[in-house]
Amino acid sequence: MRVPVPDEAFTMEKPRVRFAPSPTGYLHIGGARTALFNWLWARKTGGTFVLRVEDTDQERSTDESTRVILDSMRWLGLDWDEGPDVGGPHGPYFQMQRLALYRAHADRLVAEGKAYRCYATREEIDALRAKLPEKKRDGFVYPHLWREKTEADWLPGAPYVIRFKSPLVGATEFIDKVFGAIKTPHSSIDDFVIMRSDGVPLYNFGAVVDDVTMGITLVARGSDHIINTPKQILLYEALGAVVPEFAHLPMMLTPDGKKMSKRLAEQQGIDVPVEKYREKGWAPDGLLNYIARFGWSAGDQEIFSRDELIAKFDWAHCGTNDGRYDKKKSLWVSGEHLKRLADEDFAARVYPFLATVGVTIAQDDPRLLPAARTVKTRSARLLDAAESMVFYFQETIALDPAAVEKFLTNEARANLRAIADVLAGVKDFTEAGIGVAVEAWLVERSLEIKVVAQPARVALTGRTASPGLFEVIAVLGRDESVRRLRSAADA
RNA sequence: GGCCCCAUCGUCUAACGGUUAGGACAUCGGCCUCUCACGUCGGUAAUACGGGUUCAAAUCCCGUUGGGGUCACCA
Repeated sequence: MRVPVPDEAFTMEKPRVRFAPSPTGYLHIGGARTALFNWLWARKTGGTFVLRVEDTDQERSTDESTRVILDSMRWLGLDWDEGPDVGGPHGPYFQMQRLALYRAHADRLVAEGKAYRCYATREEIDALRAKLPEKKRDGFVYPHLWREKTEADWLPGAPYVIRFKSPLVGATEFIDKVFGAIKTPHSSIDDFVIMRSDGVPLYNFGAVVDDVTMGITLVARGSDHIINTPKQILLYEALGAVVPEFAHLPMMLTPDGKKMSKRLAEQQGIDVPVEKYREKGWAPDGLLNYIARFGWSAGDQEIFSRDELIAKFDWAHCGTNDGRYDKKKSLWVSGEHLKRLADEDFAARVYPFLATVGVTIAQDDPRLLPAARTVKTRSARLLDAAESMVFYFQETIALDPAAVEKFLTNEARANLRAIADVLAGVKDFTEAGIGVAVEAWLVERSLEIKVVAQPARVALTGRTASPGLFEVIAVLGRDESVRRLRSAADA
């Protein structure tokens, strides 16, 4: 019997969570998931979602990348309460604008004997490592060259890094909100560098100083950061700060179970940059649904609106095992979201994609809504929907040669002319009215719709798969339908 | 290799010591049907292995195996 616990979301202090991408490319689908879980928690609890740009890797960081990532975040609707553009009381929100802060904290740690200057050069350390027998090189750790030195030993003017003086014995344990207790022996934590010789902090230090000064109460991120957590806890303690809560999320892997690098994933037909999903016509809520449901569940429910996600999200139902991206399921989820859209909304969303498949019509073209309606339940993504719609708007449709060969026989062509004549005389030119008239003609000729449907479909759409025949005719209109039928018959 | 983590259908997951191990995607078959979809009905399909603990183990413990993460003056 489960002991009822008060809903944590409503009994705790308002949490402050954050998403801290480094601007070295695009928004990774896995990063989007991390951002989503943080955002959901903030929105559910009335807490604060902070966006911070970790741009300390000057080699790879670009403004363009920052722009792309922010764009993707906005497209997903993951709005931030503090961060770039919106500002906030704990800014700046770009790490490269906070250098003095890291410097001050690092110097303080040195002054307190909790960190130290290390003048050993990289070459010097590499040489030491190279001297080791092959087998021991993997486990090589910094050999404490400068750990016990004092200010008197400093080399004025020479470059140095600042290393953290990690405890030699004991262990650090923390209770992860997803994984539970995780314990790491200090023997596996070396005197890691916290400040580079150029005065720029390294990830573990910059993140901790920022999380402390930004008042972050819960750090949720991918499980690849579990390994960093003990180091960071040591840093919080050295800084005299309150250690936040941690929640790690299992990894999203490729279909064959590998780390989702862009190259590897794309080989398996999986898109990694969020912008690709936008380009292919995912509804943002559909993508959010798929990645939320990945590693998290709420009973048997599969489809969630954004508001349901916010209402139902919790850490207790986050799983612990890494998962593999399932493209077919992701497409199904996407389709389910499109299916639930009102026809007008769906049509408006498809519209921009028509241009990308070469259809230029006005946004208020009267054919748009009825045409969109016919493909709504047949499309996984908006781009797919647009592709299924092109034949409606083409002056001259391209007839699939194989389809012509198979279906446009002489007998079929005669039928097409006859159907064209029937259509020319239909009074009630609606899907139902057209159906009645054509059925009557079929009865009169003792024909089955089976034998005339495919030829007519090819004539009207150019292809062998399309929405229902009478729907298509109704959308095309009398004149265009008759024209296409006769044109195909005479071709 | 060291350290950390993980292990239920092909895939995402439910299960809080007692269930005929449930759902979804995929797959297979039926229905619907002018094609493709949608919809609908049904089937196949899982507790990695070995030891404990317990009246009872997918569930707790140990080990094995397998997988992932991580070992930078990247993040």
